Amino acid sequence: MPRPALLPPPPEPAVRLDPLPDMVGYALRRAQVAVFRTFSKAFAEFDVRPAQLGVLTVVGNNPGLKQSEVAEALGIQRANIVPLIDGLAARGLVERAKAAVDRRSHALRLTDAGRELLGRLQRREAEYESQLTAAIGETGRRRLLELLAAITAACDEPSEPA
Amino acid sequence: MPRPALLPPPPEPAVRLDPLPDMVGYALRRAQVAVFRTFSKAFAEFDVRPAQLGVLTVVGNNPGLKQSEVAEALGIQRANIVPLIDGLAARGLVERAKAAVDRRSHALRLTDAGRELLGRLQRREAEYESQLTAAIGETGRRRLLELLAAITAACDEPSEPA
DNA sequence: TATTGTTATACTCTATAACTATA
DNA sequence: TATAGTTATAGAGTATAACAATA
Repeated sequence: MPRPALLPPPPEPAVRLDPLPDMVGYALRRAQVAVFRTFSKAFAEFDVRPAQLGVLTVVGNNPGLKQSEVAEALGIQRANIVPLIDGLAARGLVERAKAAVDRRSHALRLTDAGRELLGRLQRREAEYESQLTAAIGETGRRRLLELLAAITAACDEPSEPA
Repeated sequence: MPRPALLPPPPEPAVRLDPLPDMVGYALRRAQVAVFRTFSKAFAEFDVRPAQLGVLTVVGNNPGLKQSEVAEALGIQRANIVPLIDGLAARGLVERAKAAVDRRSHALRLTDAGRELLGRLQRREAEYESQLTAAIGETGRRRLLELLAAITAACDEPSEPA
């Protein structure tokens, strides 16, 4: 302990991060990691990850959708949604309907168990959002959603400006 | 083409995503994926990923810092920063100083090449941010950074409210 | 020819445990 | 005993290529 006692709390040289905290990409990454961690805690009892909640939500809203349509709606590669749906199907939450007009595709539906779980997830989700609202206010939360949507749309444009 | 001509653009049944677009976690993920993709394009000529820019920035700002200090400042596990610095050192951008007071640790510094590259990266970075500003305005960008920082701080608190 | 689901593969990021050498 | 760097490993997300069945 090279510092004499009685001094105020250690000043901590403080690592200089500039200009990282002023970069949208950096701030987004830090926020996403933090939110995903708390999200995982909030949904730990359900053993459901964010991507799985996304699939359950879209299938619940749009029964009969094809896998590739669900993937596109969520911005996931159609190759990557296969193990995701495998997991949900193995847990009896989602069904790949056998018959279909186009026999290449799978019409997806929630099972009764899937619908029941989705209901509980959405209630928990509402609680989780209100916890975030406690941090930035409902006005701040709405504004954040707007700004994120605008950034996403700008980057996803065919001739993306960024 | 089962649809007669002359009709307005195809209505597209439109997949219902609600309430996903109103969830901060979902909006964050979509925004981060979109921003990282355009970021990668903007920095493609430098072959530098976001995490690498973070390390170069922190080492440039704080020469002599230990690996574990850089990792903590960036929110990276100290085990995961090893290959990151390996890569930067192999390219001659960062040096692990041989000698030190504590011979367990590595004092990190940028090489001349690293400093030169970091300068170019930061100029490109400023351009990139101004492209994002074109999408949401400078006021929107500042507000977005504030909101993201508030969310991050709230989630990272020991007794995180979310 | 094109599309759907699928498999295989690769790379990045994140996380944990355990080792080593120093302290 | 504690810490810094390291190694190994595992899991999730993302991405591309290619194949079989079907259209």
